[in-house]
Amino acid sequence: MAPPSNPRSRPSQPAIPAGRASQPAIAGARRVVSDKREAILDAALALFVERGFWGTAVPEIADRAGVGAGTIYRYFDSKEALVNAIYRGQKMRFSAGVLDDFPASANTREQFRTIWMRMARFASANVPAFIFLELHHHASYLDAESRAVEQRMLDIITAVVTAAQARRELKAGDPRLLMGLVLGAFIGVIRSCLDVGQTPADADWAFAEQCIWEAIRS
Amino acid sequence: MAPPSNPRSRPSQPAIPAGRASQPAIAGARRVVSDKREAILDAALALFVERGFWGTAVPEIADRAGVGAGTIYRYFDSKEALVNAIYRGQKMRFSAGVLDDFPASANTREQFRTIWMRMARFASANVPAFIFLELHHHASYLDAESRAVEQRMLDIITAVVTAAQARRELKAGDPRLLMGLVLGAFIGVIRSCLDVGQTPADADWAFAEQCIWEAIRS
DNA sequence: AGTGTTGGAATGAATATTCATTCCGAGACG
DNA sequence: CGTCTCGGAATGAATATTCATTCCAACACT
Repeated sequence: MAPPSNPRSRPSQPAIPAGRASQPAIAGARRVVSDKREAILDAALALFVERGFWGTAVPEIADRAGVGAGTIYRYFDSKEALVNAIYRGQKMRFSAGVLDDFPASANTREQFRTIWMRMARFASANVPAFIFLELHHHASYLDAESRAVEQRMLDIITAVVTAAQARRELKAGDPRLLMGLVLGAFIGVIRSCLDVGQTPADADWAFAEQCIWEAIRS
Repeated sequence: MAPPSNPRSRPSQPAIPAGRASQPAIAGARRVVSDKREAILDAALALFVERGFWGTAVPEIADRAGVGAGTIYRYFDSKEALVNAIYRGQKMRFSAGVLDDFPASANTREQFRTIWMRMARFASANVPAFIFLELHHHASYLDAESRAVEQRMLDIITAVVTAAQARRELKAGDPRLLMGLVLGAFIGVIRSCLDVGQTPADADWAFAEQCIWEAIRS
C-alpha cells in the first residue's frame, strides 16, 4: 500500500509570495518569509560546519533557526536540497568575490596577489561559509549542478594559470598541481589560525601570499 | 608440554587466547581473533573515508568486515571508540613513518626534504589512511587522547622549525603559520591528483617539494 | 587416546532510540 | 471568511547497541 508516488501536487517552489519586484518599501510579509529562509540557511550552515551533514538532525536546524521542523520543508524539498542550496549560494558568492572584475591585463604577480587577497577577504569575513565549502568539497550528496558551479570557477582560474605559464611567469607543470598547491596552502593558513581560535590577520595573509608566490614563480 | 599457565582469568580485554607462543601448529585460534579486530578496523577505515563517520552504519561495517554486528562491540566499546582507535593507530603510524630516525643534525634543506618525502611515501602507500586522518582532523567525536597523539607530533616538528628559523634558514614568522602552509600545500597536491583519480607520482612530489621549499626558505 | 565439561568468543534478531519527512489544526492577513 | 503560512506532534524507516543463544577449542578425568 501507500505507493511512494506523491499524491500532493508538487508545489515546485516554496511558494514564496512570489513578490513582484514592484513592492519597493513595504516588504513586511515578504520580509518575514525571506528572513525565515535566510534563518534556515544560516542555521544549517553553522550546524553542518560543527557536526557535518549526516551528524546534523533536521529538527536541530529548525530549533536553531527558530522555526518549526515542518517549515524547513516549505522552503526546501529535502535535507539534501538544503545542503545543495547552501553550497551553490556560498560557492557563487565566493566565486563572484574572487573573479568579478578580474584584472585580466595585469601582470601575473598582480593577478596572483589579487586572487589571494580576495580569497582572504572572503574567508576572513565568512569563516563558517569558507569552512563549509571546504568540508563539503566533493561530498556524495552534492548534485550535478553544485559540482558544475565549482567546475566553472576552476575552469576560469585554470585558464589564467595556463596563460601565465605560457608567458613563463609561473613554473611549468600541470596547472592542477599548482592550483592544488596554492589552494591547499591557503586552507592550511586558515586552519593553523583557527586551531588556535583566531582568524588570520592581514599581515598573516600578506606574509603567506609572498611565500606562495615564491613557490610558484618561475 | 605446553605450559598452560593460562586459566580463565582475563575479564577486561577482548581476551585474545594469548596462549604461550608454544603451539606453533595451533596458532589458528589466535590468528582468527586478531584478524577479526584487524578486519573491523580496515572495514571501518574504508567506510569512514567513503561516507564519513555519521554516514556509516555499524552493521555496514560488520558486513564489510565479515563479522556479526555484535562482534564489533566485543572489540570496541562504541562506534566512537572504534573511530578513535583507528585515528590513534594511523596517526601514530604516520608519525613514526615521518619522525623515526629523524636526521636531527642534517641541514635544513635536507630535513625539509626528508619530512616531505616521508610524508609522501606514507600518503602514497596508504591513501585511505591519509585521507581518513585528514577527514577527521579535529572532529567532534575524537577524544582527548586522540588529540594528544596529534599534538605530540606537532610539538616535535615545531621544535625543528623553530630551530631552523633560529639558524635563519627558514623565513621568520609564526612557526604554526609556516607549518600550516606546508601541510596544507601537501594535502592540496594529493587532492589535485585524487580529483582526477590518480595518486601523485614521484615526480609530482619532487616538484611540489621544490616549490614549497622556495616558499619557506629565508 | 577418548569422552565430557566448560569458559567465553561470536552471532544476529530484538530493542530502544533517533531521524527525515508528513500532516493538519491554528492562526495571520487581506 | 477564504487563503495561505506555521509549528510541532505524528509517522515510519533506520540506526546503535544489547543479549539470549550457538559454537568451539582447550582442559579434566578416565
